[in-house]
Amino acid sequence: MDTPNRNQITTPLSQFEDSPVFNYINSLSPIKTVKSTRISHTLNSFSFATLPSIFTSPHVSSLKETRFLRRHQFSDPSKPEFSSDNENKRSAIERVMDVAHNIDEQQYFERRSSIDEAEPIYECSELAVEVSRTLIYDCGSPVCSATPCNEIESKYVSEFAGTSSSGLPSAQEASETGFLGNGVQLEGISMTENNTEGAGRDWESMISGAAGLLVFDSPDEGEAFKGLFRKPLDSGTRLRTSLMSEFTHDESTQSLDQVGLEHRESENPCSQVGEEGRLNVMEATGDIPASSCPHSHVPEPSEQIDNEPNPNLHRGIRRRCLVFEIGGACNKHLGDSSSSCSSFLSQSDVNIESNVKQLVPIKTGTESSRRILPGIGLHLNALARTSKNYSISSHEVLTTDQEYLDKSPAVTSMEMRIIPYENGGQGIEDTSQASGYIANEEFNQNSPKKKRHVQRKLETAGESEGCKRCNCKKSKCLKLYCECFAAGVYCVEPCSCIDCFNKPVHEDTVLSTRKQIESRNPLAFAPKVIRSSDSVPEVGDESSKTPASARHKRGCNCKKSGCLKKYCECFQGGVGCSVNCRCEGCKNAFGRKDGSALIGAEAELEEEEETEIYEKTVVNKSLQKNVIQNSVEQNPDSALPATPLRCVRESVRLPFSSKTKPPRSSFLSIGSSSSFYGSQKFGKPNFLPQPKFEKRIQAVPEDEMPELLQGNCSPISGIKSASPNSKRVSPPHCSDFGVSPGRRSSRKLILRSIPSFPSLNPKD
DNA sequence: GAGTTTGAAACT
DNA sequence: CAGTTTCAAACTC
Repeated sequence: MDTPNRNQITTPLSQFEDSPVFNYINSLSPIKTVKSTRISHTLNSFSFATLPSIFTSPHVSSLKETRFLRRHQFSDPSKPEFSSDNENKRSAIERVMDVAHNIDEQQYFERRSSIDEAEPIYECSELAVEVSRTLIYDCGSPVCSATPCNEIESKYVSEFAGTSSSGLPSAQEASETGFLGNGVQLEGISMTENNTEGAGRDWESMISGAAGLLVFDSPDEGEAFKGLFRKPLDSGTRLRTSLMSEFTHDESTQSLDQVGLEHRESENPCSQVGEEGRLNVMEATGDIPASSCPHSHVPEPSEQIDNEPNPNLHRGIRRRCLVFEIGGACNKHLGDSSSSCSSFLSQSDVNIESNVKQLVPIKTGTESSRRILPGIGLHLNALARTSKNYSISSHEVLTTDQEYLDKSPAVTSMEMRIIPYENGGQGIEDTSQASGYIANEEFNQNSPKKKRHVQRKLETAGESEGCKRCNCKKSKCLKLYCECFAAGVYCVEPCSCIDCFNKPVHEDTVLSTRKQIESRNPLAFAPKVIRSSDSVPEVGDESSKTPASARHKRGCNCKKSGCLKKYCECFQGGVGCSVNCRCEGCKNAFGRKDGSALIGAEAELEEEEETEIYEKTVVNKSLQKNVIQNSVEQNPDSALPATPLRCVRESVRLPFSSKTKPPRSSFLSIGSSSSFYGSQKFGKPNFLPQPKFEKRIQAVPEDEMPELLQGNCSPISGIKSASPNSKRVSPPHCSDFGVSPGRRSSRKLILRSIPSFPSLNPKD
């Protein structure tokens, strides 16, 4: 099972450090142990390095990260001691890691496999979580991660508190390790602290210090990281991916199996719950990584095994999803009673048992989502997922026990939809999350009323934010008619579709169909609204008014709606009509195709008129109360709406009525969308319809890029920029984008992103 | 909630 | 590529 190295690593670090052998090793190892500092660097570099990968393909990155995460978690179980001597452990770990550097990746992998056997369960889920978290936290957006996370953590922690000692070694380890960067670590830490002190504080501090967050607990981890990172950096995404896939595959399978066993073994449901909770927290936080699969834990194992063409990629996601759901459920349950949690846990553990349903769908969903949507689709998925996650999370919370069980499948799907990165996203998401959490808390506390209330919140926030729901009857949700499919996400329970094939179970079908459509139109799944870099005027700049700043990729063809209703994609996307539009009688409030931008008094007059019309039509419905002006503000970041990591800033809610499905665009608004609108001051921000999230993705202007990177989000921000969305934005073939002169800049952006653009092939 | 309108997507 | 059909969202009642 354990390789010699492994064993060493496993041994308590504290002892290790002191041991002469350890010292000797240190002296021998070419790499000098640098403690915390070095580690932090590693992490940073890691994150940065990962960024590109992320851009390339979300999957890959996630996988890598996942792997990473797993690693440290693994170490945990074997080392209860760590908790006591965190610092010592770290140092020891670091040392070990240094030593580990020497080890080849292959070795690492081998170990990994062996370790995996020994290691239990959490890896996948945790990894996924970590990844997502990492992204989120990295983002640095305090907002997103901090608050929600804290709350969530606290909840989870509280839940865990009782069980954590036995059940969640990994979590403890993580906490001990001090893996701030990763969601897992954070969770673990928070949890741990909570148990003892109060998780929230550390969490915050950690977040603030995000840079140094990543610390590997176990030597193995370090190795793992090294291996992972090295390869990616050196070889490139592909290599990573392949490696990842391999690893994940093997490991995942093992881990899954183990997980199931462990869960069963562990009588403490809580322990699982704790982990799940973590995941949930992450998701809720907005980390979510993508895939948050609802039931990640239990189902995954079986699912992965079954599905598995690419277990790796989805693994993390799946688990997340699973975890998330579970966690959510657990949370509720916990709130209600410990027993409930246990039930959840049992479910998750057993996956197989009652959850089989969930598992299957989830698993597929997760994987499929990733696989299927590796390219553009993924971005959408991510976005959708994110939003969905939130919504889902809220759902879960709301749903609570019974509902949860019933919904579990749905939840799963939803989670699957959601992508972790999105969290990063922004205000909206955050909001949703926050709401979700709140809801959860309320829930936990109790009354059905609260639940309802929460649900409403969730619906409002979650749906509006991101969840898509379709109502397809004949397309089987395998055509672009289907919003879910078009968005690159699986259909979820809330969908009212009939004969839906857009589910994880039909992953192959979905992928093949997707490829088919993409072969026909490479940009089919790309955002429909493109924002040209030049257009990115500063906020307040009048140029922003010019509709040209953001345009619909292909333009609309409206004849009767006057481009004043959501029938019009341009209007729906919150952009003005452009030359590309073939609309008749265009009155698009965001900009008419002819002059597009209304200028001067005339423009004002027209705007007023339009505004009135708009208000009559849309505004009334949507409840002007949610004015979105703020949302409109464009931040360069907004340009990256799609980027998952992006910190959620201001969640802006578009005026759309709550009834109306929340356009996925909500995400956009979250992240980047704001930039859109903001740049274009249509003077009627209130009107702005929520653009469909996906549609909004734009190329990020070069200028903006720096900000992104710098942005609150430090490394993460960068990642965000790499977000799937951006990828989507950059289609392999930019021909479409090049249409208007104004788009040059966008084109540049696209080109940039292109490299990262994930290949359609999921396995890539 | 059912029915209508609308325009994108798909098909020919 | 244009015209037609299909489809599901958006909208209305």
